[in-house]
Amino acid sequence: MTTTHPLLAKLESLLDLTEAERNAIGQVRIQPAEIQADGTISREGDRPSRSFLLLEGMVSLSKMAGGGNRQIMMFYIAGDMPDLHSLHLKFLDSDIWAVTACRLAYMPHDDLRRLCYAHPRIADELWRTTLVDASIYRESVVNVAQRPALSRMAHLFCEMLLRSQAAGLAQGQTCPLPLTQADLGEMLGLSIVHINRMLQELRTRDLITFGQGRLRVRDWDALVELGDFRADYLHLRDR
Amino acid sequence: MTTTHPLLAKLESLLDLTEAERNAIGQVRIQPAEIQADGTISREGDRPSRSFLLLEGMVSLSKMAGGGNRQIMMFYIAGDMPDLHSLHLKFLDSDIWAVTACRLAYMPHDDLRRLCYAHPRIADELWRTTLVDASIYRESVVNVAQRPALSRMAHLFCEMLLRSQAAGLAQGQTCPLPLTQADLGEMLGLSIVHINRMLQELRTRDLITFGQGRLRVRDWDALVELGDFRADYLHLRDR
DNA sequence: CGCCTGCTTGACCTCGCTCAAGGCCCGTGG
DNA sequence: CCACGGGCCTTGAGCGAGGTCAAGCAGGCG
Repeated sequence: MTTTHPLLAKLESLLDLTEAERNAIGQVRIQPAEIQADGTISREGDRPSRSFLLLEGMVSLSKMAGGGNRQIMMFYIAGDMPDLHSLHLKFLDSDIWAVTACRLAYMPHDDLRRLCYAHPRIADELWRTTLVDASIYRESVVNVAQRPALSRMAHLFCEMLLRSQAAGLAQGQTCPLPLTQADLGEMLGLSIVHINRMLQELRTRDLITFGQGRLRVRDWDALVELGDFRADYLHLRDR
Repeated sequence: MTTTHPLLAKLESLLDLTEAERNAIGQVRIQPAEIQADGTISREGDRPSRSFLLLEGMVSLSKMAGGGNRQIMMFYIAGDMPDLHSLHLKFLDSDIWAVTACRLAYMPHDDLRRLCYAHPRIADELWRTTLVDASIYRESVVNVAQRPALSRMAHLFCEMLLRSQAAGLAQGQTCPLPLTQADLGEMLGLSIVHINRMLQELRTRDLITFGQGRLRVRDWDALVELGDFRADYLHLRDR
């Protein structure tokens, strides 16, 4: 890895930065951290004074529902900032934990705020990433409320592949997806048993292979069709 | 009604504004609009150049799913800015329409951006409202994915009452809720038939009355319990 | 070797859906 | 004035997607 400031690397991929902006980003202090698989990063009710950029690994954002069931709202991948919203919300309303071993780069809220105040284009870009997250949540509501299990799963796989590709983490139609069937169940609101059967269905239809921490999409068009997937909500082509 | 600038009224309720901030807000141009009940405000794919503050009425944000079913993601009430996210997302990923007759105050994106650049505290506050929306979407995922129909409905009613109270639209435990059973079904991902039966159940348990465009909560504690409702995700007490 | 985590399979059950019909209220036209 | 139509709400009957329970299997690790 290079020694580049991680936030600089991220923003540079989104924006043409001026020299002044680059310098200001360089001023943001970085506190590196490593978390092992299954480790807690923060909890509902926490009042963080910093946010982190995920450098490596997979992180998930979830809540406990009444019955003791966990609902996962999002899987975050390298390059994402899963708790950026804590910059303006005083406490967290969700749990954040490491699905796999992770490397994080924490950045103090004070520094981020200073950066935003001095460089509105950067503020807008960070704001925008939280808006894309919101859009993904909206689509999740549709996914879980409207689509049958098989379609729901297909939709998730489409999304994860596309986001991985956009983040430069995929190789062709293959991307890291280090999830257990239980994880998928908690994301999709389905029982493990049913996840298992739906996965088999996707496999026998020859749409995907999934296992050993990887997803390979064998028939993208069919998966898109089955998952009722339209990528616009990811706002990848916006700029 | 006074002749106060509507955005000023909104922000003043959230922030102690300086004179300079007040003046800057006053510079934001307002284009009033009236929409009749059931009217379309904007559509998925639109590229708005302005956002609006809802002055009166109820607006909903929804998407069409594959099967031709509509999924409503949020009901917005007076004081909300349902398409504020279009300030930074080039096109809309959802439909926005008027549930009831509405009065809107449109504000050009250019003006809003200028305001945000000059007054970062206001930018933060607007950013924050979009983050609260995102938090509500997250809770919606939990609601739809995890809770049984009756509980889901109870949760929605808790949320609508609390948000109405916070917006000053409620009288005691009563608030406007001008929804048909079909609307509720599209919000909760349930069939009309089932909505009807669940409503009856809530009524016979004496938890609520609902009809003529109003919701009255007769037993708040029981409704909260049934709906597995914890209000923290609304971030009302944050400040 | 034995345990634990994750995957798989079968049997049964239930929540919520669909289909179908009927009732109520209100606005419109004859 | 009444007839008709269209929203919206209500009720009953049957069905199916997905849940629960229970058991067994495979592989990695102490």
